[in-house]
Amino acid sequence: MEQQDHAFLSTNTVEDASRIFKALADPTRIKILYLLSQEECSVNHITEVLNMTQSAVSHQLSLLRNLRLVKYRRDGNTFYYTYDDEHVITILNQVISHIECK
Amino acid sequence: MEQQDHAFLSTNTVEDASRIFKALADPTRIKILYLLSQEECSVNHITEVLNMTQSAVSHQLSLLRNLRLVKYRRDGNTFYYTYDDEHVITILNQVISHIECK
DNA sequence: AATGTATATGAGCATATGTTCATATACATT
DNA sequence: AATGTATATGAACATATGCTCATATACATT
Repeated sequence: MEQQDHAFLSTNTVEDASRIFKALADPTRIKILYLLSQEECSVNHITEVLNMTQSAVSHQLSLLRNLRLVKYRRDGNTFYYTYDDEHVITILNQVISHIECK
Repeated sequence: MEQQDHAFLSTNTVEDASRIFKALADPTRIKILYLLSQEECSVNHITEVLNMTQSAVSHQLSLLRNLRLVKYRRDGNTFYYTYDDEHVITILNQVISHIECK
């Protein structure tokens, strides 16, 4: 095929895809999203389960929030997070299944 | 759920998943893999279609080779690359479809 | 009002990443 | 053998990333 004959991806599409994969590329964020795929979690709960500092978890949640991959509700001082992008959770689970069945 | 009640991902699983998503997280590699999902390509062809330097393309192919996501055959001076992980191509196409149908 | 609790956020730092530039390698052609 | 062509690779550099530390914010409790 010549350059002009290609079914090109638009720059926007490539960048959007890159953003999604970047979000899933970090072990901490994989663990957070996997947790949230199972249940709604408070920040504190995530911090304890992943055995990380509150700050590190909070920074990652902030990033996932900006990408609209998670959302939260507030109850007093506690913030409960849930996932907010079904498709991204599906992709994550597909890759995990693929890896585990090898 | 308490910490001990969780269906945990093993460290290896998380790291393997992270590696796959990292591979897909860069716009250049997305474009290369998308090209290869359509046809076998020489390095030179990829370089021209993506309008990048030969060195940059070659470095990215090296990375994809190390992850066994692509393979190549040699014909004289020309190296023809093809993808080598059907599942990763499927994931890439799913994400692209998801983005484009929004 | 003062203190405590849960979370968010900014700065700083070490490491990872992607490109360029220069050069090496391997085969083809003359 | 000498030159040309296609690709690979190492070093260097700028930028991105993920964490820690310190601190801010907002609500709860006393």
